[in-house]
Amino acid sequence: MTIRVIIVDDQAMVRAGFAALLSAQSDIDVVGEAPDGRQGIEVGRATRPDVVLMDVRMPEMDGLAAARELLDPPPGVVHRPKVLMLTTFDVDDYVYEALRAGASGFLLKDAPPADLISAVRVVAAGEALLAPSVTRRLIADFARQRPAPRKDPSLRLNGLTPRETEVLELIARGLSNQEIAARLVLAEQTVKTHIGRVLAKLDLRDRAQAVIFAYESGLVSPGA
Amino acid sequence: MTIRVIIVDDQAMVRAGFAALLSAQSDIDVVGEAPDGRQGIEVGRATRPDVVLMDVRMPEMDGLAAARELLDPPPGVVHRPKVLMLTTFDVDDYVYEALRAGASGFLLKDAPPADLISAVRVVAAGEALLAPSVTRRLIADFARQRPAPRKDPSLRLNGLTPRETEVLELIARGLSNQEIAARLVLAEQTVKTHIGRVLAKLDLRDRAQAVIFAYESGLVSPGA
DNA sequence: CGGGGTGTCGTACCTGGGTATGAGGCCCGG
DNA sequence: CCGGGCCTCATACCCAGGTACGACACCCCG
Repeated sequence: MTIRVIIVDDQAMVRAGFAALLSAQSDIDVVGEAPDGRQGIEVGRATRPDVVLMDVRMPEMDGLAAARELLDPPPGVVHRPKVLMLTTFDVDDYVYEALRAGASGFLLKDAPPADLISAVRVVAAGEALLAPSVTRRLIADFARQRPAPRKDPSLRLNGLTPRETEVLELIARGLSNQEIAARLVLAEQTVKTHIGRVLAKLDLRDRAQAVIFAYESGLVSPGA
Repeated sequence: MTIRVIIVDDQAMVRAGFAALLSAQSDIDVVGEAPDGRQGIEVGRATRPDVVLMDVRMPEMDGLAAARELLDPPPGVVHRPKVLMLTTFDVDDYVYEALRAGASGFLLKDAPPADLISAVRVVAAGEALLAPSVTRRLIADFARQRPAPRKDPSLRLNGLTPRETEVLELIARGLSNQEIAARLVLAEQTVKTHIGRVLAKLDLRDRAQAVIFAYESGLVSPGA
């Protein structure tokens, strides 16, 4: 199975270069090109590539918007290519936007040609790949935001019994004591007892603070 | 400047293989080896390498603990090598632990030899590099946790007046009505009025649900 | 100028939620 | 078999928080 690729970049020379480079590979076919995001989407819909090489900065419609459109297509469109973002300059803030949108990778154009080729293969295989500098930033970001599942709360979470944890989670879902009791088939007073212990153990004042704790400790997460 | 590397792995053959591979590079010197984490730390302190290749699973002291020790040394030890984690099997949960601890990379041992070599160079340069499957997971994780500031609630948030939003945020920080009143220099009753309106507008029952809304809408975020 | 939105506060009421104390049953490990 | 942790529930008390109704002062816009 050859890998079907399209190249979206506003510079014709860049497109030609990449196309030549990739076409030379026996397992890669360049099946289309486009000079801006809008046309990139059209070509993407028409040729149904496995991988889209997408420049970030482009006239008409930037790579980010185009990537979003391809990765989260309107109803009726079933094709969902992998998107590999490319940028000339060092990592701009678009990186995070692109990754959020579901891009499979992010490379600098000054990377060795071999990297681009292997990146296409990696992405086509469903894996992901980033430029080293991007990787570093992502890791740093990752480590910064979760310096060990909150040493503070999370460790203290271990002090909770299973039942208490269960109750805490329901609190964090917005249930009243009555509803929790019903859900767990308990007397309301029992729920109160559990909550009392949770608040005491975690040094919290009320259920509102308990909700905060649940989110901060990762017991529950936004969007879950 | 040659890159000084040590190899920590419990399998002698693996060490020998990597050493041979890396030593063949003119810009890389293998200056030490160790069969377990404990000795790895000793060798690391003694030889002061630029990069430590560290197997994850090892007897005596696993790679994770050893990496942590090297990356966050006790007072008095100034040397801080880069750590590149290696694992035989597919990505275990240790990945996140390693990245949190400050590792610069994570590779599978079945990666092409060229990858290992370039990885060492990348890491030595202060950048980072991950196995594609790890990258994919990290990106997925990243995208999952910040799927672009919530559209739904966020829109409803627009129905709130500035003051109401302000009060909501303080609720989400765990403050009591009294504390909010003090903070905003208001009568407690005024705070209650605002809260009442917030709850009505957002169709919430109590401040606990308000906290949930604040997190889900992105008004406040974990770790912020 | 008149009205609507916002912000402020008062009085009054009621209940859900948190606290205190005690107690019975279950199960595990020493 | 006994002690301790966990889960369960009851009775009783108190108050922060939420609701209802009304009021006054701005400010801006039609």
